[in-house]
Amino acid sequence: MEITNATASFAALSQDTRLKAFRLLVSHEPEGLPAGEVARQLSVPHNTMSAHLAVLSRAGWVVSQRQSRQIIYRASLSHMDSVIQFLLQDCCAGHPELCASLIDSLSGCRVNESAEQDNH
Amino acid sequence: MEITNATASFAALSQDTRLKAFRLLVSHEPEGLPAGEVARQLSVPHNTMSAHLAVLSRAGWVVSQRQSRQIIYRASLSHMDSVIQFLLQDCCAGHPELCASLIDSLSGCRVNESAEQDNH
DNA sequence: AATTTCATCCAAAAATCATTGAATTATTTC
DNA sequence: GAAATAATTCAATGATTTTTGGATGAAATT
Repeated sequence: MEITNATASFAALSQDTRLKAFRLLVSHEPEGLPAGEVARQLSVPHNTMSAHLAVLSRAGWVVSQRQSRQIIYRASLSHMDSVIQFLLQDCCAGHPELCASLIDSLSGCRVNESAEQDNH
Repeated sequence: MEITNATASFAALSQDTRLKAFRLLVSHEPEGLPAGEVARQLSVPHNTMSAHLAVLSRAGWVVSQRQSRQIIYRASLSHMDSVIQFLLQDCCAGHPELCASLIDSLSGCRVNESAEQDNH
């Protein structure tokens, strides 16, 4: 990821409604949500939400796909990966020892046996 | 980390000069750099840089400490950790299996034996 | 083909942010 | 204590972003 994409990515999440929308979409992975549903759940007018989703999309945080009359938005976890990599890269490159504890703390979320149990 | 701090954090890195300044400071951990030196290295007027450093500081990305006439700025790696945790948390909470590959790819930077060798 | 539904695009007003000359504060040196 | 150095604060201007009413587009239904 280049610095221009990075600033655009951070700009996209620097607005309350957009950050909430992205998080909502992350929590609805991998099915996604139609634009109108995102607007409804966040109590934002359709056209306002549409503009925000366009910003998120241009930055790469979300992808969309028309499904009949609706446009389904999904969070792009691979973009999230790229942005985090970008943040870590200088740290890793110069001083991996400084980065180690940081990366260790991220490993807290791991797929473990109990994660298989769903309440259905 | 709360959502208000998160938007402020992303806003802080959403500007070219500030993102460059932060990265410069990361690459100068743990010694840090005086404000004027950051301005000089990025070819930005002192007062402009000062305003940007204030934004980074308010958001938590950097910390400062006066040292005689200079004010030394340092990147806050723990803040970086918090922000990354914030991004990952929804992903981890709901669908750890989706997060797994993402976290694996982040583990690329690890302290290994060859990292000990410095060229001095 | 007219109507309904879901969504985006357009354009203009309001709000926020970036930049920088000049003034100010803090510290050291002579 | 005056001069020099490092940095911040102030204030004003210019630029960008956010918001939303209304128009338009795309697909389904009748």
